[in-house]
Amino acid sequence: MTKALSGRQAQAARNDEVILAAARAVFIADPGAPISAVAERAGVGISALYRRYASKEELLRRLCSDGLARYIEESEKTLADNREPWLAFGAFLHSLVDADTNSLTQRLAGTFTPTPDLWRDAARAAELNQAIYARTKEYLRPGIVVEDFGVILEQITSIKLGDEARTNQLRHRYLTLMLEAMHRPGERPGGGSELPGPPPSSDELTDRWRA
Amino acid sequence: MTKALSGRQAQAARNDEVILAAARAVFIADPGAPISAVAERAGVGISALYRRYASKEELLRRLCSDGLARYIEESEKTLADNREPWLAFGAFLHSLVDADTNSLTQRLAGTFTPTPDLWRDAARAAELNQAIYARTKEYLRPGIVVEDFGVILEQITSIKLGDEARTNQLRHRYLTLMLEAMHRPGERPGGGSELPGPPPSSDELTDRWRA
DNA sequence: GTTGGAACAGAACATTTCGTTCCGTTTGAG
DNA sequence: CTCAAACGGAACGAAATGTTCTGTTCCAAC
Repeated sequence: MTKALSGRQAQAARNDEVILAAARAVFIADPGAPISAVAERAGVGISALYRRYASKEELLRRLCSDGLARYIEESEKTLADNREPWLAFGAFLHSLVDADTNSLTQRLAGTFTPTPDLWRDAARAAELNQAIYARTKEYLRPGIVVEDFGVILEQITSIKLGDEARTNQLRHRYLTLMLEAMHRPGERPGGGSELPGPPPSSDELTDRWRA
Repeated sequence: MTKALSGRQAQAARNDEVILAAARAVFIADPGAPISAVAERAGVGISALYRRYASKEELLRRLCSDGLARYIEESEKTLADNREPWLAFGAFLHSLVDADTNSLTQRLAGTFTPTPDLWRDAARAAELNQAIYARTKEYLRPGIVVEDFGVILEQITSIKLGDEARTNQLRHRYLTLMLEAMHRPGERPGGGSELPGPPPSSDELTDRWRA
């Protein structure tokens, strides 16, 4: 289909990626989708899936792991970004919306049992997140905590309207709004009222990986 | 159990409300929940459900209808609110978060076929929504359209963390943030950057009632 | 006290969904 | 030509779930 890497092994190599891409698309659209939907979308039979992954769980773990890796990658890229911190922070969140890492990590959590590797990656991600928070803190509105990031991203990525492109567009729209709300207000008088209730805690967030 | 309205008919009358309350709680927590979960939560048998509703769909329609009614009620209350429009608007959205009307209307849509009555109520709700928008427009940040309300509420109510009380608390937290972002910025220099992409349209929203 | 029927609990049933296995076929390398 | 990797998709079995059905309870009218 794509190129002339002749041979059955070439097709297999191509299928590796085709299947992963299909799985990403399908499970992002519907985390509870059946595995047959992945095969259909990839244009392969079911056995092509089971040749690569021993079970549905294993496929989901792979997707989650890839998502986490992507998240970590974007985080490191952000920490290496020498532009103004607030600008870099905004670009960071927008890139996470584009990559839709939340749908691959948080939303898939609970549908499978995490491996130690996953826990390690998650810890690493939290670490980087904290570093970004520390660097951005002085620009953030007082009262915003690092745990807010995840919850806000989750809200944003809960939006689903129209096709994929339109959904993405709208997510950026509301992220833009949210980013302004997260920014430390200037000396304007009315801005920055007290946020009600305690902020989300780290424990509350990680608890969902067990449910 | 509760009071001394003796007789089997009294129990039946009480069950009417118990069942509805249970159904609300169950389907808000999980729109795809089995009907047996409702019976369990209500502490009744399954036949107590089927005595009142001919099918699961009918129960869902009832919940949706009640949710819409509640939405309309809050809208009218808001239009009759003589306080400063922005204050009334904020109270409006907060009350909708408390009532969780979105989970009963939007999120249940698509799981059943709407009746003409439902369409009428939905049209009425949209009308009132428009009236509230008109009254609040001058306080809103330019670029915000009436269709934003629904999408924003949907984001907010997508939050689910901890028990019901905690979830509600966090929803109000992020609604507070969002409300500030929706407010027309003062004369501050940096505020109010352009929102990317076209806003959600009315058609996009109603299309989901058919899917 | 008797009894008819409304109301109910929950087992039983039929259907659907879905993960997984299995069998027969294709295909390309040696 | 041959063999096995790779594959397509039907088949299978388990689980979930909407609905129906059976037997039981309990109030109210006579």
